[in-house]
Amino acid sequence: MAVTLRDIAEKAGVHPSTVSRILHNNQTVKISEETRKQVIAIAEELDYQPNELARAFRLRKTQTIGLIIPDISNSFFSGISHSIEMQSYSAGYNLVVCNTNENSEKELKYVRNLINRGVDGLIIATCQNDEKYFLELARKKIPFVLVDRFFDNLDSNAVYSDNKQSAFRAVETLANLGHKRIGFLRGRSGLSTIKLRLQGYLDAINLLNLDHDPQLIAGDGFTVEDGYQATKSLLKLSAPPTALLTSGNRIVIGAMQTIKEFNLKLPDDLSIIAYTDNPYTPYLACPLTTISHPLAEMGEKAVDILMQKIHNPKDKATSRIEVGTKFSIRESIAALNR
Amino acid sequence: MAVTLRDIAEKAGVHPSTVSRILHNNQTVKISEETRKQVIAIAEELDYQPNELARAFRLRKTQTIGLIIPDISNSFFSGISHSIEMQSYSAGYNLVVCNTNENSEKELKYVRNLINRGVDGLIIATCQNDEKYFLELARKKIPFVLVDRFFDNLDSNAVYSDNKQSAFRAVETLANLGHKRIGFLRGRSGLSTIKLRLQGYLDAINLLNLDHDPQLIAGDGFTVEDGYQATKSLLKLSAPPTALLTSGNRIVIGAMQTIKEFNLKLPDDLSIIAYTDNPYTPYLACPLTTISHPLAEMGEKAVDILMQKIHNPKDKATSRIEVGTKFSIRESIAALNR
DNA sequence: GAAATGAATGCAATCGTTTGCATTTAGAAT
DNA sequence: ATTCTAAATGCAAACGATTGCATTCATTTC
Repeated sequence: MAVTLRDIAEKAGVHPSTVSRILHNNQTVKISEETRKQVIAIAEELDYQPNELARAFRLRKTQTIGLIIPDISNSFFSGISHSIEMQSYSAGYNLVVCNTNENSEKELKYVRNLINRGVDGLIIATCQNDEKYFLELARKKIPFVLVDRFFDNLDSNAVYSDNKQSAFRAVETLANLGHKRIGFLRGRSGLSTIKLRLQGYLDAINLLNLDHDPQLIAGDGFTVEDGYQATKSLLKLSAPPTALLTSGNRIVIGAMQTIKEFNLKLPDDLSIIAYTDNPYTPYLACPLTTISHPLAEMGEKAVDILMQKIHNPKDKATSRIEVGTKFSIRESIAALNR
Repeated sequence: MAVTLRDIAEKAGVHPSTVSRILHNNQTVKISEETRKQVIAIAEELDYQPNELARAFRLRKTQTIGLIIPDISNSFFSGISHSIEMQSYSAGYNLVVCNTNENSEKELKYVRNLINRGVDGLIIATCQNDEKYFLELARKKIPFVLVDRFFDNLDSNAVYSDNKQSAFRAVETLANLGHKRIGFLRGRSGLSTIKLRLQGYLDAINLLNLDHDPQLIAGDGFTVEDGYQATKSLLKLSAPPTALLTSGNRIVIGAMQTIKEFNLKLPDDLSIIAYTDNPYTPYLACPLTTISHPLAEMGEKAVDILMQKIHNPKDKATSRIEVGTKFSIRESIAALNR
């Protein structure tokens, strides 16, 4: 079996509590330099490894944070996750990663599960459509930070981006190129972030006198297939859009698939602005103009906030950070030539 | 505070052990239907949530597995991770994800850390250059499965692909198109998987009478920058290669960057076969011919094996599964025309 | 009617560590 | 020599759940 404090204590002829105080340097009590050295020597000799499970249980502190995201294989979330994991590691925390696959019940199960396992805090890219559940979570005093997806009317810690403005700007850019019929592959309609993007889209449509046609808003999911189908439905309209704004990493792949099938040429036949960059976009057949997120920054900020809250449990104030997106103009947009 | 077994026991007028037996249906002992129903009712009424930390401590079983990979933001690993997480969830396990960033000392720290925290098993895409460490790990009787990267001379559980054959086949394909000088952007040279790919590459070079020039083997890392620099060094040779085999997801992005800088045109000026597909490859300016891995399958198999080992600790046999890669021919290879 | 059986539940130790309080000991102060 | 102080360490309970064994009680068996 593993070496315990008791083993060391016996060998050193002291009490386990003394060993504990030495090895986890509890400053409140003084230990003679002599015994300290002896105990440390024996601990090394026996290659003592603390039972972190016992410590966590006793201290009610697991040094673990839970990360709940829709899909780790999506580069948007894996980018954020990487940053979160790095930052957690630096802070001495482990990271438990959970994929919800946009299933809100699974998300709730995970939250409960993680709490029962005593995580010290949670970072969540939620797929809930409303904030109800988080009120309850706040009551339980588990520190948590929402990332990317948040709720306007919930006063919680959150790190998110300028969804409304970025959508507005994208539509505006397309309008300036002469486009009047702009489709929006929005992704899951219930999400608050998507609602904000939709609002930015609609604001621009109204303000700039573009075609306001509900049929131009398509899709209700984030998969490649969703993007494929939604694009298909748009292109089949009697008056199809001349430009697209796509929301979500996978959707745009589906869109490209449809476009290929329809033998359309980007950007002459169709302009595209896509939410979220990735390392491949510059090398695509038609390099996409994108709205890109500072993934590393988002992850870092989320962990920073969470650590703040974990270390100052009394501090009831919430932190919300809006990060800016970057608008990378590439070749997928062109002036309308008809 | 949280509701405990004792709270339920008091309210029901029974002993905590009885509650424990009812709620975690220990079959060895019979409980009257009457008390069972009453206890369950009270547990629900109080919304009892078991303290999984206490259970894990007592049972020496955390229902957690550790996943150690180089980089979750790399689509290769995030694809595998997604599959592993899904499969773990189905089996009732949580997943702790750790990024080593190809730092072997960090990997060792993580392994130790996870063991101290009592994970029930480990899945590792190792960045160790040799198998030494794993011998020790095996001695500690922690079930573990190596994924993607493994050691020929270590008898451990492993899920990996046909590195040697796939590299051979790639070079052979290029040779059939008339290429004689084929560069290899190998990635981290110390890794056993890379050594196998190199062997496949060299076997083909020798067997097919291609140029055997050590200068054609370039790079020693997996980053975009590594790929960029390595490609640059190859293209600057007095006799540059006419085709490339690239190892690793990121490297090929660096290669494309260099190729752009040098104003070369794919595939006319240079043919490329790249290790590992991703959803974007079909839509690139020059859709890459790739050797792609069955990521979901690899993750599933790894978890399957691990569960086997966790549930049958006495079974000393090891499982090794070689999965096949898929060769997807796209437009990045062409016959040599000089 | 005594003994045996068996069902249902209680008891108490245990997992490894931590921590408030008690105890010991040595030296200083009176 | 007695009391006081402080430094160093020991003691024991506690965290919440589990489990082998003991106990109780009702029922069956001879």
